[in-house]
Amino acid sequence: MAPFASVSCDSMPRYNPADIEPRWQKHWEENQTFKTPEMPRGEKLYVLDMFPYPSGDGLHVGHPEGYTATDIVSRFERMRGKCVLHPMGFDAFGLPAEEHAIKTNTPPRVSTEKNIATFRRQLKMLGFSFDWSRELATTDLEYFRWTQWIFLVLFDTWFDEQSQKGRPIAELPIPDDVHEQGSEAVRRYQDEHRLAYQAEALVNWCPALGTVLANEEVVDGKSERGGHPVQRIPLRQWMLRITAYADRLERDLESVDWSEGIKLLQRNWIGRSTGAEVDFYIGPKDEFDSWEKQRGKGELPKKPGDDVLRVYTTRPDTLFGATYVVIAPEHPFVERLTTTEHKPAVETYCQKAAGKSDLERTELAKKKTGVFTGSYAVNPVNGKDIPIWVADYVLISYGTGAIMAVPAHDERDFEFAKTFGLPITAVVDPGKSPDVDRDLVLAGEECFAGQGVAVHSGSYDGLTTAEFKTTITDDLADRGLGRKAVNYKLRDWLFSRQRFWGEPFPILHELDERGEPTGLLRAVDPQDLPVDLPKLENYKPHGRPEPPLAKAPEEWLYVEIDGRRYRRETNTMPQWAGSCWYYLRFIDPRNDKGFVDPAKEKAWMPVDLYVGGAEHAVLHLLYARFWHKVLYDRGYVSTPEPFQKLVNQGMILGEPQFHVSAEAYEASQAALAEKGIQGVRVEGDEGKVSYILVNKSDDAAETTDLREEQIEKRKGVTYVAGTDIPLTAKADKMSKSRGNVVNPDEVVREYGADALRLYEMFMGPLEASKPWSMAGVNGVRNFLDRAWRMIVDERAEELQLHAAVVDEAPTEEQSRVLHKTIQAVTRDTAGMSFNTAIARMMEFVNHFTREQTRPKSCMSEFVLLLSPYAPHIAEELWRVLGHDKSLAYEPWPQFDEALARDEQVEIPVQIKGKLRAKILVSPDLGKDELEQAARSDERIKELLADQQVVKAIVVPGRLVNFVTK
RNA sequence: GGGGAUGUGGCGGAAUUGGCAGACGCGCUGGACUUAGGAUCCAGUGGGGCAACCCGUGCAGGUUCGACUCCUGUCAUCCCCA
Repeated sequence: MAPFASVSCDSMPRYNPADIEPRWQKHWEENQTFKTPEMPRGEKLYVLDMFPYPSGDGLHVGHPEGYTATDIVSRFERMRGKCVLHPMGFDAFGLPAEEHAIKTNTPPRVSTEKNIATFRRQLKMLGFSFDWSRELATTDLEYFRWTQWIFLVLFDTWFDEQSQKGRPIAELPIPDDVHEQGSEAVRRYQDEHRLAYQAEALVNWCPALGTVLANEEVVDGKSERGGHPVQRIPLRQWMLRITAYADRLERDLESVDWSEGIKLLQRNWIGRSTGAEVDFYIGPKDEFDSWEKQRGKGELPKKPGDDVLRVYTTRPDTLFGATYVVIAPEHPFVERLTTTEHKPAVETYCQKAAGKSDLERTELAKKKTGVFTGSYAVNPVNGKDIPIWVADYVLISYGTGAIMAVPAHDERDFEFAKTFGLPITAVVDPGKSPDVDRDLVLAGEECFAGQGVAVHSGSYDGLTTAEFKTTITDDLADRGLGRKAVNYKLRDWLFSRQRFWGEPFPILHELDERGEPTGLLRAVDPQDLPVDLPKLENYKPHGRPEPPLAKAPEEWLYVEIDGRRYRRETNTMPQWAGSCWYYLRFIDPRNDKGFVDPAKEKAWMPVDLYVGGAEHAVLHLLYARFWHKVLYDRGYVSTPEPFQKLVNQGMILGEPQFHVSAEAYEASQAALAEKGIQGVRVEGDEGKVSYILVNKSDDAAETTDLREEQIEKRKGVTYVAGTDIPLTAKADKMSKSRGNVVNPDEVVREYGADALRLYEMFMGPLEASKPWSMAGVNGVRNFLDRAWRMIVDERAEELQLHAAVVDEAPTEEQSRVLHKTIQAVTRDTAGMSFNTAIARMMEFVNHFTREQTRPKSCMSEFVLLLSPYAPHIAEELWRVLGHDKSLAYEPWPQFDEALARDEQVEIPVQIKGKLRAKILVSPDLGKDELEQAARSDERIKELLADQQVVKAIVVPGRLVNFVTK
């Protein structure tokens, strides 16, 4: 470690973060203080933040919250001797850069790099102890080379159901009949089984904009920009077979240290349900008997034939109540099942359904729509003919895209049946319960979706729902009509985007002599990676539902290998791709032989602490875990799970602002305008409109919140001063429109980085969402000022120690305060209760600023405690205290429990649970002595004089409670 | 509609997990110093009452010697899903 000569020292005895902070940041950088060794020395700790998307707006105050938390943990654990890996990077592919490119016709790389530079500057300004030599961006050629490589691993892997494991495609058993058809058939068979495969999927195509939109760009069936109608059209897409891993993704949640809430969120997203697949016969009527006989001989066929409609149900026990069947508008059988008579209606209906999102279609509150196909299916349990309908509340992507409708016991089916006058047969008796009207249910006039006892179900009558389910599933399986099935809400991951600014797929499409695709695929040789993005003339959409890369120059688009022509895949990967494995690359960021060196991976993985926003609780974490498991199966990583402990930071809301209801605002707009007050319209959920009151200013974009003298309180209600306009104070999410965005640059300029860090940690628990308060920042800044003055003589000309700071041994009391502080700060920091740790340090400063002599040893220990939280001021004070190297690797202070012990403690004495006195006693007084001490207290003696003590509860060191009669 | 989280002074929040409710900070009140760089220092600050005391952790019950903490119901706010 370099001596302090490199740190310039001007004589400025006042606490001046603008001077101290950049100086120490430079020192750390020049001395590579936080550079992590390639391989851990001693016990390792991998502390990771969710890396940011570098938007054009720069850092938001929400970012430093999580980053400060991990920085505190990193600095703390370094001092406790751990070898800490704490990297940072940028998730830089994505839509905004591309939109900027379209608008200005500049390559996205240019704006992306500019944004990254801003983010990097802001992050460095906050003094985080990242190992910046490991910085990466997902858009770096040398990074996405390996993203493409991992895609090829997915492409080269199939999922073996038997062993529940991903295996090389070369090991996929090929059925004989496929073999006989030749090598092309084999290749197609393999392609069907890869974890990365192609399928027709619905995309949001907006003809008016001439582009395909992401789901988040579509609102209510219209484009977010411009409000143009959006159609859902099928397009060839890349899919990742995440459903194959659904079971393991769910099961392995047990092994990680995440909050139950997040685990539940993931479980719900995976949405595992168990039920049954059942075949409903739809073939010619006169062949039913022979069909049934045929089926009875064997198992349920793997793929349903043309003569049956296969449905998935979680309630096979209600099969006797199935009075009709519904198929999704996209179901392949729709056309075949529709009779001539119903054709026009069905066609119109299906077209309309294509314009709706899944959410609109399944919305419970919405009126159910549908059309009859004219065909019937046979209910396998009672042989009855039941009508087949097409309705958009059934989704093609869930289960088999067809359901048996049991209106008596499913809300949606019930509503549908009511609307279209279909029969309702109750088959579950809910029994006596205050919550349901049993008679109405049994009469088919009310829906009951719960469990009960079977009725009208032939020989199954009397079985409970659970018994019935297993019995009938077995019976159906015996008859070859059904089988037990597990279903997931989770669907295969639609992995391609019709965008420019993403990773190109390393895939080539084979062309025939005429230049038409043969449908056969070829992976780019790993030697030839990366496949870089081409240069485009312009980035504007070209008006076809094809990706922008389709208009790349020929030299890029077409490839010839061994005399065969190929066309490159023109879709790009979604933004999630790069964030799926960045934590692995941080371990070995400059490796050009592999995505990570196996020995380093083994040494550093798993991530011990992962901190980020709850908005990524589902998708990012699920996708990353999925990739990780594939890499694990293929032997490229050593742990089944990537993130051992996960903490979600809460959201930082804006300063509370005053809201007024829409009615009140409209009525008083003129009166408010006279006072220079205007309203900012904000729309809450369910369209609830309110207005935020702000002061107008000359610059229309700059408004200020109401000042204290502009409001008044009467009888607990807040009004605009001098009016009867009622106000409510509310803290909202920060947004430009609300004018409540806090800029970290300004906070650092006004209060310093240490104050910002400390404030964000002091606000409240990390996981809670909490409102910003500039007054609060000022409060912690005050604390830093006081800590400074406790050690530094502010009135001297030169930077020197305060006269009270002396080289003396601490008094018994000083020593006790110190050891108590070390104990509490250590415990709270380790437990990530940063707010209470800071409170304890404040108490320390409050105590020692009152002391006439402040032992240097106590001051030094305190500075070490403070250093993870406010590293710049701590380094500066450490130097003032006479130390000559950075405190970053000083051993963390130790406490002595005996020294932290109070000599006397105050014990509350209660009578019948009411506090009546307090007594001062030694903390290790035994039960009997404590009771005696309580009884001999004057006040207690008096109060107990005329009462009979029934029982005395004595908790040593805690309290005494006399129960009297 | 389902799931989850939260509800404590004027405000942000503490409370060793069933043991003195309100640590710490902001704000406010009073005082000291007569001071400009976020002034500093001291004292006070949940409500009521002169007092002894009484009331207080969204609301209503319950368990317990004792409940912010556990149980039942209920209301409100926020988040996620449909």
